[in-house]
Amino acid sequence: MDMYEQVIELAKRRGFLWNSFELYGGTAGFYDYGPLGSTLKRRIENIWRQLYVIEEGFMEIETPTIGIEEVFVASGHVGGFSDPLCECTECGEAYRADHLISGIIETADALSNEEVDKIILEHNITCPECGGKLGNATEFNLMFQTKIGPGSGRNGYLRPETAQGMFVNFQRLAKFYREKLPFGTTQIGKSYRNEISPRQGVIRLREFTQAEAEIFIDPSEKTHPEIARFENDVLTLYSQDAQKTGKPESMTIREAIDNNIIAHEFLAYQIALANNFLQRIGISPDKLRFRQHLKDEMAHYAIDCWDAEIWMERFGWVETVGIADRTDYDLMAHAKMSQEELAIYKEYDHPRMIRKFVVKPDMAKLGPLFRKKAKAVADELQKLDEESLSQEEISVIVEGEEYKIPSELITFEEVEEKVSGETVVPHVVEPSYGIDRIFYALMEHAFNTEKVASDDAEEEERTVLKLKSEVAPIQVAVLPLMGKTELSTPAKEIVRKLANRGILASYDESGTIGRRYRRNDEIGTPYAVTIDYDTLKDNTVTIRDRDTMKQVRTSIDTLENTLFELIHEKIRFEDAGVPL
RNA sequence: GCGCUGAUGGUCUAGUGGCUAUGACUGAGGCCUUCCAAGCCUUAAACCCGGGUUCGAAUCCCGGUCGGCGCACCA
Repeated sequence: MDMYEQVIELAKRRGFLWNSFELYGGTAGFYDYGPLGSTLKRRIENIWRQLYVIEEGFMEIETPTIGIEEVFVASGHVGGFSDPLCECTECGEAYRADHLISGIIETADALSNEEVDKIILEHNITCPECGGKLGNATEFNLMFQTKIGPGSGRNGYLRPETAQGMFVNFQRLAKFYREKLPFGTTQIGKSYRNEISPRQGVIRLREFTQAEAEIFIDPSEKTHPEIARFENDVLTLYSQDAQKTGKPESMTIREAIDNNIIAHEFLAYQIALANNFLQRIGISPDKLRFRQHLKDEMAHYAIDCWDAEIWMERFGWVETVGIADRTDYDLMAHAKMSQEELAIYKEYDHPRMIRKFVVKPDMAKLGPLFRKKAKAVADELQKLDEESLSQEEISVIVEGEEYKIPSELITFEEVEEKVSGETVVPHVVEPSYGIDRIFYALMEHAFNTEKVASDDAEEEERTVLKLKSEVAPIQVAVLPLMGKTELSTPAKEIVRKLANRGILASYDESGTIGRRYRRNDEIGTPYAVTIDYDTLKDNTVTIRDRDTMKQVRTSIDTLENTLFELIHEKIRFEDAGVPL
C-alpha cells in the first residue's frame, strides 16, 4: 500500500472520510466527511476564521450556492468556463473542438459551435486518432445548471466558486465598512464543478469546500501597515524566474518584496498569512512551497498570482491555495453587466485645487439651432481648446458633417475648482483555499507508523496520526485503567467536567489500556487521561502524551484547565504535572 | 470521454464453473488483567449492480457503476 492508500484506508475505517453514496455503488467526485472528519474539518475552518475573520477583520458572509445567469455571464463562467467538445462518430474519442481548428483560425475559442462545425466541414477535419467523421461541437460547461422556479423558469447555476457572491454584494459591503478602503469579506462554503473526469479522490471533487477572502484595496496603495508581523518569516518561493532553473528558493518576506519577486507588499502579506495558517494547522514546512503563476498561466487581468502547493506522496505538488491580485476586473465586469457603479469615493487627505478649463455653450440657443444634434455638438465643443474657441466662428464635425457655431453662443474660462476626492474602483486581492485538499494533506502529513518495543521483545508497529492538538477531532481520551465501577465512576465525572469546559473527550473502558491508547493514537487524540487506583487515594490522574507516550501525574481539580492549556499549546507537556 | 486493469465481511485478503465462501485484523459481550494492540470463551459481519450462457455463476460473457494506471480534460 502506498501512503495514499494507507491514509484513505484509515480515513474510511475510523470515520474521517469516504466516497459518497457507497450504498448505491458510489459516484465519482463526491465524498462524505464522517464523524471525525467533519470535526477535523470544522476545526481547520475555525482556525481559518480565527486568522481571517477575527485577526484580519474580514467579516464572514453567506450567499446562495445557486446563482442566477447574469452573475456568471458577468464573471465569464457562462462563456469561458466551458469547452466545446467534438466527438468522433467512429471511435468515440472526444476532442476540444477549438484545439482541432486552432491551426486554421486564430480566434478559435471565440467562435460559436455552429461556426466551429462549419470550419470543420469546410476544411475536412477528421478524427486525429482514427480518421473518422467528427460529430457536431457541443458545449460542455463545467457548471451544474438548473432551473429556478417551475416551468421554463430562469436559468440558475450551482456556483463554481464562492467569490462571486461577495463581488455582487460589493455596494452593501462597502456601506457596512463605511466606504473606507481597504476592507475585506470572507465566505466558507460549498462550490460545484461538473468535472469531466474527476479522479484522485478528494483532490478533485465535483462538490467541494472553499474558504475565500475578497479584499478590496486602493489601487494606488498596495502597501500593508502590518507587514512587520511577517517580514522575517522564511518561505519557500518558486518564482517565475526560479521555475526556469527548477530550484525554489528560501527567503524572507522582506527579501521577496525588496527584490520585486512578489508584485507588492499587500500581496506578500497575504502569502505570508497563508503560510502562517497552513503551518499552524500542521502542514509540514518542508512540504510546502509558494509557486508563482507563469505569465501565460495567469488570467489576463491578474497582476500576480501565487499558489500554495503542498507535497503529497501520490500526487506530487498540489495547488491548495491561490492568492491573486485580480485588479478591478471582477467589479468592472459586474458594473458593466448591472449598469451600476461599483466603486467608492475616496476622499483626499487635503482637498486639491484643480485648474480646469470650462466650456459653457448656451444651450438655450444651441438647442433650437441644431435640434437633435445639439447635444452632440455641445459635446464636441467641450473637447476644444482655448485657441479654437477664440475664433469668430467655431466649427465642429459631428457624424461627418460640419457645424458652424457663432462665438457669442459660447463662453469659456479657466476656473479653479476644489476637488475633495475621487471615485476609485478597488482592486481585489483574493486568497482562495481548497479546504478538502488541505484536509487530506493534513492527514497525510500527520500519518506516521513507528516501531515500538513491546513486552516479548518483539517489535510492534503503531500507527499515529500526529495531528496538531488544536485540530485533532477528539481532544482527550478518558480511560479507567480497568472497567471496574470504582474507576469508571470518577472517569465519567472527568468526561463531564471536560465537556463543560468545551473539550471534546471520549470515554473508553473496553479491553486493555494499551489497546485503548493505540486506538486513540490512530485517530490523533493528543492526550489520554488514565484513572487508576492511586486516583482514589490522592485525587490525581496521569496524562499521556500521544507523540512521546510519556506520562505526567497531575491533580484532578485543575485537570480541565491543564488540558485546555495543553491543547492550545499554552504550556509544555513536561510542565503539566509530575513526570513519571 | 477513450484504452488497459481491478472490485469478496468494517479493513486487508483466499478461492477462478459444484459453496454450506478462507483467513487475519477490527467490532460487540464475557472471563482475566494495577499503564502501551497479551491470553481465553462467545458472537456479529461479505461475493459491486443489471442482463446473458449453463442443470448449476462469486467464478465465464455483455452492459453499467466505482477504484487504479495511461491518453484527453483540469476555471
